Amino acid sequence: MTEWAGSVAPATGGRRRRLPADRDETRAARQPLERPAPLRQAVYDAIAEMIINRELRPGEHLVENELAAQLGVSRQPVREALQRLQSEGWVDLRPALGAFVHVPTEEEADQLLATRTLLESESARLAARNSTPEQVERLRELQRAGEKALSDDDQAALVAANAALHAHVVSMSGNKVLAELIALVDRRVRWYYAPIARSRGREAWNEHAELIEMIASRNSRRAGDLMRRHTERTRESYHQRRKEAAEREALG
Amino acid sequence: MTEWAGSVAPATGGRRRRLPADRDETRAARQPLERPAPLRQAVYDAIAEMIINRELRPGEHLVENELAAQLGVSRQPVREALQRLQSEGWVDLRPALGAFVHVPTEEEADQLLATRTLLESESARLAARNSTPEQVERLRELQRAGEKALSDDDQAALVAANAALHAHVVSMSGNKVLAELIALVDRRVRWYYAPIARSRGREAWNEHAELIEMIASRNSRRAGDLMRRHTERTRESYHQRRKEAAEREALG
DNA sequence: AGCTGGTTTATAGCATACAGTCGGCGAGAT
DNA sequence: ATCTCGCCGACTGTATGCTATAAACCAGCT
Repeated sequence: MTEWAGSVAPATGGRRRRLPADRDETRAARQPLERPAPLRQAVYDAIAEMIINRELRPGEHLVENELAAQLGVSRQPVREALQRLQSEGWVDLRPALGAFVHVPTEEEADQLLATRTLLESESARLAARNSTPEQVERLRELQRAGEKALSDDDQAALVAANAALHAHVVSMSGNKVLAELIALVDRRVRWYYAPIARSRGREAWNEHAELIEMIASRNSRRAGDLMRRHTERTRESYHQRRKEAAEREALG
Repeated sequence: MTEWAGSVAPATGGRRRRLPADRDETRAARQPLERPAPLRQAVYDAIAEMIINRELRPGEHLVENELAAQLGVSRQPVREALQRLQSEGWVDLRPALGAFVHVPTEEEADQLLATRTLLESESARLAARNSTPEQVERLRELQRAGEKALSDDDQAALVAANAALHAHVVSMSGNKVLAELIALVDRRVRWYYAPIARSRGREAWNEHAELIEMIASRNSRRAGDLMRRHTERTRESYHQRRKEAAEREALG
């Protein structure tokens, strides 16, 4: 290994990318400029999806070579994707053993749901504080989409509308950090929830309607409370269905 | 590229690691068994530390080769560490350009602090619900350590005691998911906060003392409220000091 | 002088190669 | 037969090599 002192500038002699701060801002501010996403991104998405819809089951050992071959890439992008998957709670990386799909526990599910309640109710509270008519109109649109899916008994559309509605409330909160955390938690909640439950249906959408009215009238306190109760009921429903599933299995 | 259909078992023919679930649990349950941490972990820690204490400044371009050489490893572990650093908000990875130290903004700092308030107050509330005398005693110990550091005017010890106290409250909450999120947020808060402020000192520790009493008496509601106010004041102090710093800069 | 195009080169992304480690299996001992 | 020890293969962890790309440079033009 070369023996540079830690602090010595490595004297690459070459040119070095300018810092973003150095950018000449007098030019037309160039937008983020869509660059081709690296392979590892696609790999990440692919693996996450496989985990979510149970093609890869909890506890399963993810062998890098297999994933690489399956996806038609080398091990490198796979390993990088696994890093991200770990820090987002999808897999556990055990030194020298490799990656294992995270095994959900009852305890963790409950804590995720509790945390979700906290985060979502705060986002509703913030959303109500400065809601604009346009934003509220968008919420009502999503509500109508949900109602329609409900009467059509279209589960997929129902789930989509539900996610979109919650996501819009979150974005209305204006707090991006909060939004990030919610995205993280919600995705895992859905993973836990998926195998045992359909969405709560009619009841949930009545609660949505109420919530939207509170947001529209900028009643932040009640909006927050409603969202808390709404997500609490989801949590109860989770435990209920979970218990039923356990009983079915016991009989089974 | 080999042409397996996606779903076909790749028929490695070889043996495959047993799933953790398969383990023979009749034998003495083996503890996690400390394995040597991979290099990437050390690399992650090293880079994170450099970012936190400003050896790597916001916006700076992290060149993989340089980091690898500096740390005496190859590029591979560096790349993997950068993946994790990205998903935890320390660096931004731009396709084909590489890693740049995340540039903190005023807005983000405020949102981080607001989110921290939410999470910490919830953890205090939960901690108070089922506090045991032993846990409370530990809190009092940490409080005494803080008071001592205060009278000794020992900044480092003060910061350490403060972190330890908050961490213990979080662990008392019993919600690991919440704890994870707090760890994530707090670490970034400290990063933003560090360059412009020392801890609030005497005032903060008085608030701690009050909080501990509420936790001891299992008054979850007031414990939560106190923590909220406590972190809110930290937030105000942040903005105050930030403004002062900006003014100094304008003059200087 | 300032813009504009091609050229150069540092550097990220990906693939491949190598080495160390862990777990299972079987041969030999008891 | 059961237990122990060492071998063996699979797999991870790490290093290195190759390629594509994007930014800085520079020459020539306006």
